[in-house]
Amino acid sequence: MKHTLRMTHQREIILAELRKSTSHPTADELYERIRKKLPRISLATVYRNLEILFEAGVISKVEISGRQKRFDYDLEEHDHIYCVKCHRVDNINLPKTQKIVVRQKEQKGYRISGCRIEFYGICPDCRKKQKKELEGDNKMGCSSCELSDKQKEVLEALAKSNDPCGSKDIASVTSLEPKQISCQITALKKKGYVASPVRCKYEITEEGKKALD
Amino acid sequence: MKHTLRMTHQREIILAELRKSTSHPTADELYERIRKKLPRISLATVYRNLEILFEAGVISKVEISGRQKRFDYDLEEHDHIYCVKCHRVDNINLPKTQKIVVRQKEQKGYRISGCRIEFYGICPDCRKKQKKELEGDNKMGCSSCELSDKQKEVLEALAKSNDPCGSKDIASVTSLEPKQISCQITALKKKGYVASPVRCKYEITEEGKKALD
DNA sequence: ATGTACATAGTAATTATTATCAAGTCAAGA
DNA sequence: TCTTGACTTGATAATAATTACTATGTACAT
Ligand SMILES: [Mn+2]
Ligand SMILES: [Mn+2]
Ligand SMILES: [Zn+2]
Ligand SMILES: [Zn+2]
Repeated sequence: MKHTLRMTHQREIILAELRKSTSHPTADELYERIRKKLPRISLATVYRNLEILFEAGVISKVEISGRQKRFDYDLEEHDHIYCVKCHRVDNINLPKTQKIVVRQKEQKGYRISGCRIEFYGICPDCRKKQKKELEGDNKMGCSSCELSDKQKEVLEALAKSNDPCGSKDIASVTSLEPKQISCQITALKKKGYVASPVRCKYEITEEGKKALD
Repeated sequence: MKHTLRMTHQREIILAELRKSTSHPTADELYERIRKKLPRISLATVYRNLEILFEAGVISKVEISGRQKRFDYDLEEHDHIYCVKCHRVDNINLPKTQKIVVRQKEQKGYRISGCRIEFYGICPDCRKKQKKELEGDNKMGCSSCELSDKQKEVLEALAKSNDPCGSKDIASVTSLEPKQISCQITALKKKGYVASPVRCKYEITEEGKKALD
C-alpha cells in the first residue's frame, strides 16, 4: 500500500521537536512550539504526522487514561506516572521484581497483545500548590470563569449589602424573579464568589469582589 | 459542602441498571437502556449522576486509555482487559504473584495514590470475525461511509465504462476538473470502491457497485 | 406547610480528534 | 522534458464525548 514515507520539512520539524521534549507532549502542545518555527503549519498536519510516524514505528504513543493522547520519542518499553491535577506525565522506573510478565497469552478467549501499567498521583508542583492553599486557607474556586449577566447582577447586589442576605433580599433589589436567585447563587458559590455564613444567608467573598472589577 | 445525597428515582434506576450490567457500560449505553424505563430522562442526567455516584464512592470508573469512560458497579480493586477492535472491556484475574505492590509511596517527587493495569488484545468475537475475513479474502474497506457528491460522480462515471479508465477519461464525462479527479480516486480507493488494475487506470469494484445503489 | 438546597430536562458549548478537499510537491517513467 | 499519479499540506468542517448553563421541578429539614 504505502511505498514511501517522504521526509518533508514539516515532518522533520515535528520529529525534532518531539526528540527535544522529555515531557510527553500532546499534539497541540507540540503545535504551539512548532508554530514558532513554521508559523503556517496546520494543527491537522501535526495530528496527521504524529499518527503516521506512530504507525511507521518511529515514535510511540502514550495513551493515559481517558484524556489527550501524548507522544514519546522513546521507543523502549517503559511505564508512566501522571498527575491527576495537572495531567503532566513522567516516566517511572519499576524495579524488575515488579514487572509484569505476560506469560499467559490468552485469558477469557482474548488473544492478549500487551499490557499497560500506569501510576497516578500528585506531582511535585501540585503538591507545593496544595500546601500553599492549605496555609493561606485560600479555597479559590477551581473554575474562575466569566460571570453571566444574571450572576453579575446578583453579585453586585450582594456587594452593596453589608450584611448577609437571603434570596428575598436579593430579589427585591434585582430584576430577577425569586425563583431564579438560587440557581445563580449556586453557580456563584461554585466559583467561590459567594459564601454562606449561616444557612440561607449569603455574602460576597473577597474573590467575588475582585471578580467584579 | 455537600450534605445529603438524595436518592431520586432517576438515580435509583441508573444504579440498578449498572448493577445488572457485567459489561462495564458507557454513559450512553446506560442511557439507551434506561430510556426504556424512563423515556424522559436526559443524557446529561446519566452523565451527572454517574459522576456524582463515583465521587461518593458508590460505583467505580474504568478509564481505558483514550476512549469513552466506562462504569463498574464492582468496587473491589481489580484489573481489566479491552479489545482494541470493538472496545469491549472485561475483568481479568491476575495471579497474585503478578500483582504489583505499590510499596514505594513516592517516586520523582510524586505522591503516588494508585496504579492501573490494563491488558489489551482481541476479544473472542473479533477473533472469529478476523478468521472469516481471512477465509473469504474479503478486504472490505474499514470505513464504508457515505459518498460525497464528487465521489459519487466519479464512481458513476467508472460504473458506465467497461474498461479501466485514466483520469482524463473520467474528467471528460464529469463536471470535475482533471486536478480534482485524483483526490476523489484516492478517497474511493481507501473505501475499497475503486481498484487500479494497472498503473494510472481505474475501475469500479463490486463493493463500489453496491455502494451506488 | 414552607423555604431552601439539591436535581432534572433540554440544550448550548467545549474539547479533542478525524475527515474532507483543493491545491502543492515530488519522483518515476513515457 | 512532460505527464501522471502518489503523497502531502493548510484550511476548515464534521464528529464524538463530555461538560456547562439555566429555567423549572422536587425532596426534606425545620
Ligand atoms: Mn516515556
Ligand atoms: Mn470490572
Ligand atoms: Zn501536577
Ligand atoms: Zn472485540
